[in-house]
Amino acid sequence: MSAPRVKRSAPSDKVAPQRKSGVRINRLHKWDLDLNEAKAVQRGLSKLVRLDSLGGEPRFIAGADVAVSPSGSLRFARGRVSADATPTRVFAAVVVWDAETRAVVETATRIGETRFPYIPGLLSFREAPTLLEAFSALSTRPDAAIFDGQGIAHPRRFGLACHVGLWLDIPSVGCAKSRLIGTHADLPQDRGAQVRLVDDGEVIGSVVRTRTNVKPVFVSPGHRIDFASATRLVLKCAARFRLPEPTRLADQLSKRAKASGPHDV
DNA sequence: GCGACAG
DNA sequence: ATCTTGTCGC
Repeated sequence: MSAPRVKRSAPSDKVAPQRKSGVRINRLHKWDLDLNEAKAVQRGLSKLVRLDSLGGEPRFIAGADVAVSPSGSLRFARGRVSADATPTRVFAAVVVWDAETRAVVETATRIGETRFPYIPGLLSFREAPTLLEAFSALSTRPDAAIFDGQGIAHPRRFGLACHVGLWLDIPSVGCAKSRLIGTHADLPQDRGAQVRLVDDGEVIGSVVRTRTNVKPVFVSPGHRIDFASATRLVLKCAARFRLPEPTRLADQLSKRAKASGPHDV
């Protein structure tokens, strides 16, 4: 009857597209799209974003950031994006940080290239591909990830943090250094102060002061996390500097990768 | 038509 | 984002 339980080899902790919390991405859309196709993809995938409350405190936090080589000129032609003639180098870095010991657990960098220009609102189509490759290089699966960009605080409620978070089906948070959309009230100068970021009558994130007398950051849920948890996580990781430790370290790593070796692609 | 506009 | 030196402030 009960056949000896074949001890299922622990599924590699490799970070790869998952299918949890009922979210499923049956077909991975391509990244080489034109302006309207990209927006359509965002509108469609935004419906899969879930602002669940994560169970328990995340311990291993991944920080992700990208450094790019100077991009050429972008141009549009009949609604299509005619990217630079010469692809832009993309140096993606991911740093897994242990919130308990406050130490780096693992890092991964990946060099790629893109012809998709930077267009406000379509950042993920330029950075996500290489970023996903970096995540795939990790041997451990982070409990959550913080991105250097917006989550749902986006025109179509689908910023970089949502895109990558949904793709990897991992709790994700968007922590941008500046505003993309939305309005908010002034906030106190004290660390920890926060006000809601609103767009079209709905709350899309929060403006958070991580350091006294320092410009605030824009926090918004990416996927599988609620507003309160997102803000809490950012404040927890950003106790010393303006940016959360994971993304701050990823920022340094990506820039080092760019400076030390624009080698293989 | 004129601004605004993550990185 | 990237190009860049020194400099004012906590």
